[in-house]
Amino acid sequence: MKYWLMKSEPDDISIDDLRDSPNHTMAWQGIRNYQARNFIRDDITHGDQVLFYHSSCKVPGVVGIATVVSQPTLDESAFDPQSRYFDPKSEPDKPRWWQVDIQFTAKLNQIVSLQQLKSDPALQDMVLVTKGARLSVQPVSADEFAHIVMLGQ
DNA sequence: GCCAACGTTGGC
DNA sequence: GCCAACGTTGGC
Repeated sequence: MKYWLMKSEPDDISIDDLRDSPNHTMAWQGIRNYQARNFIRDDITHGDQVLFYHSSCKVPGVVGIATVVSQPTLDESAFDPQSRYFDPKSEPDKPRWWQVDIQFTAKLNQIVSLQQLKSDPALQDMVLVTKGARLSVQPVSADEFAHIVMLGQ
């Protein structure tokens, strides 16, 4: 099993939105970054665990846990001119973008803020706290995952 | 809202 | 294939 961190702007899609979705499940669409796409297409599998991260908000940080509940599939929103995620360069016979379904697992009792993540010696190797850190889908180690869940209790 | 850091595009 | 211009991300 692998572990991931996925970012979302809570004004757009929050952990509560995920929890309140049918079957507590959402198609994670709209990834439009190649590195993140590669993780989704090539590495994520059904059953992987996800740290749900709120970005671009008052207190950015990890707020919950989700589970990957599908294999990677084509992101059809890229083909839909009505969609906000429409990408005219992704054509059905030459698809560019991929998605998975994720299901709400739990909210952390308390947010593990970016500030906390940055200052924790156990988490200095996290992708999130290194370099640009702009990846919206990024790998997390089993130790990092367990540590963050512990901090959120 | 600012802006640094990063990614993408497209002319050459 | 280089790189300048532009767009986006996301913390602050």
